[in-house]
Amino acid sequence: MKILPQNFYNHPAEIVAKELLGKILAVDTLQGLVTGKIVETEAYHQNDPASHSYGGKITDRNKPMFGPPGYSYVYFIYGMYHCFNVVTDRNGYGSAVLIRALEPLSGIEIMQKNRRQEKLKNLTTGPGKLAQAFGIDKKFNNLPLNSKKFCIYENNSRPHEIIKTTRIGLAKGADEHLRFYIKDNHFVSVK
DNA sequence: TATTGGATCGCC
DNA sequence: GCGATCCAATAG
Repeated sequence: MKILPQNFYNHPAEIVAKELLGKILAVDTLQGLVTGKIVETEAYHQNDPASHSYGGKITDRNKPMFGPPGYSYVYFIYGMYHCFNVVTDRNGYGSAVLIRALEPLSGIEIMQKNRRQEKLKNLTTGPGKLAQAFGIDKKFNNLPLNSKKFCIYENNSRPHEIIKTTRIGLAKGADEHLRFYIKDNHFVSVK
């Protein structure tokens, strides 16, 4: 399988969010390799009140969003969870795609251990859960997604139907249709 | 320096 | 439906 090149990410978040569905996220954790298919994403950009990069204001936290595409942006939320994003669009423009749900492929025992959960459907069906299952924390922030230890692979599996709808869990900008998921996939967080 | 609320999850 | 739990942003 081929690692996605940097120019894959060098497009508006909305495009990349859609293109990322079906691709394979791989993380080499201390316990071994963990992989999963991306089944749900959300796009965030600079003119979006719900985005950390809103208004183009750069802070210590959101800095990676304004960097080159194809890098990770991991942040801590609600005192207990991490969320994993992929930086998109040109260098200097603050945008990213939040990975909201995955379908576990390999390293499932590692995910179960990290999550302290047996049930397959409880491992990666939400942004906080998948970060925990894959062992993604602040150490994974602002890294290029181009090494076998931490990357996203191309995937030539069967085509899937894509649903486009409103985003989840936001105070502002909730009405924008910037969420994408694979139709009928069992691992989508909210149908 | 103090306050406040959040791109969540799991249990009640 | 609500509490856990803490960091980042904002105000002062």
